[in-house]
Amino acid sequence: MSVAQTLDSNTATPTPPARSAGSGSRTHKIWSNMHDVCNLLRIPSGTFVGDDDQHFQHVQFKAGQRIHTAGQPFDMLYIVNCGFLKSVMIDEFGNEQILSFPMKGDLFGIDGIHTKKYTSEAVALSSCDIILIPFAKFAALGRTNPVLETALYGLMSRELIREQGMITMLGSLTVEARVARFLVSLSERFSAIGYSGKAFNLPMTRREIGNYLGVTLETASRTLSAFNELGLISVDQRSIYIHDINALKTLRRLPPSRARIEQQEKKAAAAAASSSEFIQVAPSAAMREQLAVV
Amino acid sequence: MSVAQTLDSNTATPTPPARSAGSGSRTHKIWSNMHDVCNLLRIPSGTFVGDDDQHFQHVQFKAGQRIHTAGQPFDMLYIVNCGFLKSVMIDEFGNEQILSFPMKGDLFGIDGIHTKKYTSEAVALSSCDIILIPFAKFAALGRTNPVLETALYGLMSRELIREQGMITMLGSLTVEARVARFLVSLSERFSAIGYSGKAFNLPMTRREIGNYLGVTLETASRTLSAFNELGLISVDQRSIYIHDINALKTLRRLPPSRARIEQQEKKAAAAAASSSEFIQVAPSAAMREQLAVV
DNA sequence: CGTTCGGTTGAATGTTATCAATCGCGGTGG
DNA sequence: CCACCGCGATTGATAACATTCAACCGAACG
Repeated sequence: MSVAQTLDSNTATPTPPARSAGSGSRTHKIWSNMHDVCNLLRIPSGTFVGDDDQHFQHVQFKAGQRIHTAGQPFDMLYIVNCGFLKSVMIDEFGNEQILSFPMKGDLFGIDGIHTKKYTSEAVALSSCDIILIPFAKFAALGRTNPVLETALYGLMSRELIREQGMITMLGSLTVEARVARFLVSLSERFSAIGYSGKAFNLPMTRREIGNYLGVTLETASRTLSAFNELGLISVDQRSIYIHDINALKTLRRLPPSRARIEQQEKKAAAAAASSSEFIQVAPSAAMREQLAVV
Repeated sequence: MSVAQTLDSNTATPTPPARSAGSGSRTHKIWSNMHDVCNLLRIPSGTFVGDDDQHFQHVQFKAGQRIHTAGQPFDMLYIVNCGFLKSVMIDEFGNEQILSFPMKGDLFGIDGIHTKKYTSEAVALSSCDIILIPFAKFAALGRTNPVLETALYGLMSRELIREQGMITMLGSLTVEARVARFLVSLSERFSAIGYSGKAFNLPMTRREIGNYLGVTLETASRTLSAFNELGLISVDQRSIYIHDINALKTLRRLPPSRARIEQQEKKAAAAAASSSEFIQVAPSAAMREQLAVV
């Protein structure tokens, strides 16, 4: 049930200066070429004519470190080679809003292009290996390489669509549906990068989940517990096991709380009646039928 | 108090086929050159070397007509020359979410770049004059013209940032703050395109406002009424007059409903005591002080 | 002149935030 | 080694809030 990712504690080094290229003790500094980068980004890569002498630097970050901060001059895009991060926007009132959780293969830093300053900050949630992509260099390559240019426009457009989906989620889905969708999305992304899509550890806290989904940490926690009760998932602290991903995909809202309470009372009564019997491990199909999928 | 924009009824011609270039009776078909386009988009325009033979076609739409629909093959970007529209995303459950209200100078259709199909649809809220920008042509021009290329990346990045702001708004602001921000944003955009920022008509219905802000139409209506009560704005149907834009800018939440009710009772009592007196036209400063700006 | 649509408002209901208490784990320091 | 934090997570009780259902009004349109 446990999973590949090992998370450093978030308590270490709250906010060290960013971009310290050769900082760590053993800096397994690596360089990636264009081919690696295209593979990571899932760009057709195709035939790069003689551009293979282009190299891009890797940098390591520990949990809690910032890759870039809001307002910092923009010159780089970043690609995650491994590890987990959060991208956070801070509005004029100081409200923090998590915009995404970049992981392997994800590009971030795009928001800096317009004003030449990053408008968000990126923070490592675990140990991370990040590839630096100087934007000017990348754009120049695109000018002579139509495939790359198209890919770059496509990546920006894709990010735009992702955010539109985020807006739609926040604007029109119930909390349950948002949490369900969040789990499905994580599952699919883990699968895509070679981890298990059924059993994984959450790289983020309940507070971060809640912030991302536009609710409080308590509501996020309760919703996960509710899914657990219904047998859709098993959750224990950070570890998740997904039992019924289809239910999560189609879930729109949980049965009204009154019905849920009655359901629980029934369960409690049944448990009391047969007190010496097995604990119900896998929840009944009947309970799952309670899901409204209107 | 009424304003320049005149709105056609939304009832006319629900969904006629899009892109009928020479449809209307008097087709005031115009062509724009690169210079006009750059002015509209607020691109430095600068010195376009001999590219001034590039021309872009205008098309007119009436209220209710679609400019493009979700799933339609992508080949164009669109720039609003005049009129008001809404951009709507429809998710897999059929939920509609309004993503933006494009108006003069705004670019839309960017979401089609990635998958070569539009993922959203754009609908005219009033009579509109739209400029067609073939994306391939624009990208090709960018390849030989660094200023234009930078501008195009910048526009996409700007749109990304706008949507991030939208996410932050939906995720972390109260309903009151969202409506306030919506009004401020409209005001600033109207000012930017030469209309009054204090007195204007809303181009959209309460339902559309509510949808955009992630609440029901009733809540949107009530919130506008509350602002009216507090004297921040005057609202009557579609017409808006902004009395205190600073209050709207800094507003985070209204006083708790109990305090508001007591306030109203006080007002009612005062009105009853001096029943034959003037109706209180401009609300008291005391009432406005009730705004929590923590 | 009736019908439809957009808008407003009230009352009841359901949902979420807030406040608070508890638990368990991992680290630190005595 | 163990006691003692501090933090993340869970859960309960209450208050605040938004939605829903419903009624009503007025303007636009056929």
